[in-house]
Amino acid sequence: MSAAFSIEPRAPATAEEEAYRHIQRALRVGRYKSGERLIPEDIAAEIGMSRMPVREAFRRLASEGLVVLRPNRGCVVAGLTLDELYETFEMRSVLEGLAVRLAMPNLGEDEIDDLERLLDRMERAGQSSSSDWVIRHQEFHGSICALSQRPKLIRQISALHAVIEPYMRIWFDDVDKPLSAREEHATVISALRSGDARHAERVIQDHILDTAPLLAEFVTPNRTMNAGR
Amino acid sequence: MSAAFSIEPRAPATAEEEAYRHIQRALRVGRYKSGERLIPEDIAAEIGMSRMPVREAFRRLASEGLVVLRPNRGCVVAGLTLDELYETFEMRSVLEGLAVRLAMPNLGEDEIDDLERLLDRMERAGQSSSSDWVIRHQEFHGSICALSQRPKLIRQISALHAVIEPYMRIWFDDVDKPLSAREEHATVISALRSGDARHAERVIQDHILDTAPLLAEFVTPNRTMNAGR
DNA sequence: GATTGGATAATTGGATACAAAAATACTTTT
DNA sequence: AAAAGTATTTTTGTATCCAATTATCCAATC
Repeated sequence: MSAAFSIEPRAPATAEEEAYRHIQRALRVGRYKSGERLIPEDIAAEIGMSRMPVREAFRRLASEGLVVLRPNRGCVVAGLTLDELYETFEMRSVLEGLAVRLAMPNLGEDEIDDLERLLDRMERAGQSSSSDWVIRHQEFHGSICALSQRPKLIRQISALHAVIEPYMRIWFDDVDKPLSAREEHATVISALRSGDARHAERVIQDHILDTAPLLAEFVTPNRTMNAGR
Repeated sequence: MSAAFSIEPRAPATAEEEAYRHIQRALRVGRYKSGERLIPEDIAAEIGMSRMPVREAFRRLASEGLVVLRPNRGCVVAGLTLDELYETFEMRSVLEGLAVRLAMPNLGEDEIDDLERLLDRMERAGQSSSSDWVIRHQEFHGSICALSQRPKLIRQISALHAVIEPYMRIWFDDVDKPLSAREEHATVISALRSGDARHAERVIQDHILDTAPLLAEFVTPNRTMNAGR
């Protein structure tokens, strides 16, 4: 079973890498909340290293839009405005649309069966913990993207997922809706089964764009705290 | 006249920022060539600072795919394989397509006139230096994207342009073709004038995908030196 | 009572110093 | 003479230190 585009499994070779994963994971899980200030010394102490590798990790995270870095003002967890939330979903829609279109030639019966298994896992996970559901949901989308065999595209989509994941978690925590989610994603699978690449592209685009408004209420109304680097 | 998505004009507030711009510019201009090793101490000495801010700049550049950073092995200028070149253009096509579609409502007669002026400037620049043409070409595409008013999207497209810019330069150096280029881009403008957002989206997608094969011959055949971070 | 000014404390940015890893040159051995 | 192992040099990674910038606190003034 493919691991989709989750975090790479091999052990960190450097302290910077360790810091990067530590912070990324914390953001994923929602341990650091939007707008919160990240103090290098604290994080460094947490992992058992000095500030320097943590600082370097900040740069990478800032490039990916997960934190905001202002000169002499430190590092804060990036929050999305409403506009930015929609923008992120617009980008996801075309990029994942592309991924689906390119994945089509590599999509056989076996792959579709795998996706259906993932869908089941997603639903089961949704009954217990919202965290698990979000992870499985990522895995589902990631598995489709992985079939495109486009490393840069996959990486980019993964970065967008990382940005919206905290909001997905809050949304799912609010009320559980594994049933409607299942139907939504089942639609995607049957589009894949049709064999029509352009049609499947449109379907996943619509699926993604439909998701955005659901999360809208969990976002700072607008222009409160911008993330533009 | 809008400055498109060129480098932000304000002075660098930190040494890291200065190093980042210095290296980015050098890569743009082709002063550091693909596969070349970037020695932190040399660059630091060039700008007059220590290795540390340069290292941090490396992280950001690596996130954007401009350099490759391997643990204990230093920093080398990223080169695209043929697959990666096509992949980059595929991503550009959908992202710029999205930008054009979203720009449509903000596109009046004045904006189209501006674009036509940019097209003239591009052609004139093409007669003198290939460097200037590439810059103007960026400006043209950037101006369209800017009208979408989507900061993250614009930034992302800009990053993709930065990756392919060196190849554009080499290609244009090889033989001058400002004439065919003019026709290509004029087609885009008339699509914008049609007012049909989806049609304009398709036209720019096609325009971008048509460009990729032209640059193909200036790229390391394949799998020689990968850039996946 | 609110606001401005200044002193002090906390935090960030950058340079230097040190340790660890990799690359290189040099033997030594077969 | 080729290959392998070893020592030396170079380079990278991290920690510590110092300077510069920003935030906080308190008093003075309006």
